[in-house]
Amino acid sequence: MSFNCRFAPSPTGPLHIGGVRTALFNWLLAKKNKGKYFLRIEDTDKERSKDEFKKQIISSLAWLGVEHDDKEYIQSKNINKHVSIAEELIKKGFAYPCYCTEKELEGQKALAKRKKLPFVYNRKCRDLKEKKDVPAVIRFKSKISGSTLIKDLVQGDRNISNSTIEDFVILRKDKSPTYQLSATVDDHEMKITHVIRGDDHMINSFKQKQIYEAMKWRVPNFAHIPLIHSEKGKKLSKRDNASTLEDYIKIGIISDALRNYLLRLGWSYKDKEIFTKQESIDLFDLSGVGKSPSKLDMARILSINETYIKTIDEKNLFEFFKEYVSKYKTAIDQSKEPVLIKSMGFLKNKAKTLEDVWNNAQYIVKDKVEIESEDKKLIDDLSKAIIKEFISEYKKLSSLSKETLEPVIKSLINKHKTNFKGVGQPLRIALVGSRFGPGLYDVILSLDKTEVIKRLNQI
RNA sequence: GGUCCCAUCGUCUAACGGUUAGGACAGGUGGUUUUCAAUCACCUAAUCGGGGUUCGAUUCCCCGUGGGACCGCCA
Repeated sequence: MSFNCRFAPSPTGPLHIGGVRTALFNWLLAKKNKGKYFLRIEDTDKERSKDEFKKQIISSLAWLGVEHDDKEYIQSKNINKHVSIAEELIKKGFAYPCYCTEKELEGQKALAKRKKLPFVYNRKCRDLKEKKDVPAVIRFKSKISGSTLIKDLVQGDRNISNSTIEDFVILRKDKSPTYQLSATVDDHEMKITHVIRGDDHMINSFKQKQIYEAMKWRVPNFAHIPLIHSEKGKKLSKRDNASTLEDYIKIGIISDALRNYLLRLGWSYKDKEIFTKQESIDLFDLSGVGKSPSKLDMARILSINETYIKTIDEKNLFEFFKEYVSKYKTAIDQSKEPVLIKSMGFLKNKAKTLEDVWNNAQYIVKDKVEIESEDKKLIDDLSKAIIKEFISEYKKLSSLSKETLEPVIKSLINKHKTNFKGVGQPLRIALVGSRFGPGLYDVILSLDKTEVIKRLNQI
């Protein structure tokens, strides 16, 4: 059996973190089964679809490493086909023109609401004999009796009474196809075998199943995954902060880490927490997906990101870092690259994000040290004397290493009857511009000798 | 309001009739330390409530309760 999956976002806004996870699950299922994963841009809402969002969606997914097979499908290019299927459905008696005006329907809806009754279109035009020569929408003739069953790969058997499914619109008044029609036709044409989408699409699957059956098409497998909730416990909306991929990228989350986090949100494999890309493909299975929604947890994202930053080798980390910095901070000066690569090993130690690495690296990136006033106060006369003494000893050193520096520091500590802090703090402030920062030996060794002396002399 | 769904530590989840209910994140305490971190050790913390079924229920059934999704000529 072949596996064809797809992710079908509409380009009406920036890619949503929930959508990203849906894409990931589709991709994973396809890859695991040696099938294909397609990306289809559902741009049939002409008003709201924007090219910039389309581009953003594609680049976000690429950033995550969820690469689609083939070129992305653009739904609007297939509109003629969608319309022709609508016409076929009319001919076969599965669809009909509806002349009810929007005003009429709104009135009915308001009435239903007032009476606290469920609103379903009253099928007024369903059996109209004569055709009118006025603009009409085309509605699908939904089953009235019986019930429809969907064997959902995540939710299990789902059964609803057909009477609750209204005669939904498949062609708008302007003859453009709606989502229900377009998605069904495209999924059929693309030979999609497995549709993984958010729980909020459950009803749509019941509607679409009727279209498949009317056309005598093979119905794909459905898997409705629970939605991701905001911290408030509601469906994630664009208004929730940190809900788009971009929000995570710009604070310096690494793609592998976010992919791993999303993978574990709603899915699990025993007690395993960290999955390489390959492991996730090998181990992924729809049976491991839970049914209840999960909340976004920033602390967890940061924690996973931290383990990735610490685990990946320094060369790779630098590549991530460089890319991140050039996009969201200031591009790295070529001349600084070797030092930074060499220093990744300790710059990453205190970092949960690439932004943290960037902050740690400021003393290398910037040529001039600016000392914060809080820290400047900590430099007293004794500190200045210690710095001076350190400079003269430091100058004498023929080779620089932790082993050669340590005795110098130690002797200063002894001489001034102080502790490491007494000597280390003024030196760090002079070199880094802050009493916080990487380990002192790392700092001294990462900077050129002349640079060290220059910075120390400025105190 | 109607239809459908969900329910284990604060959070993500494991245990698919038999475990002292496990792990991870967060939180707490202590050790180490070169600031901030990191790290190590330990600790706190959950089966929503009530009925069944069963020798035995987190697990199966029913009823409550709580939460969610959908109810567009959006997708």
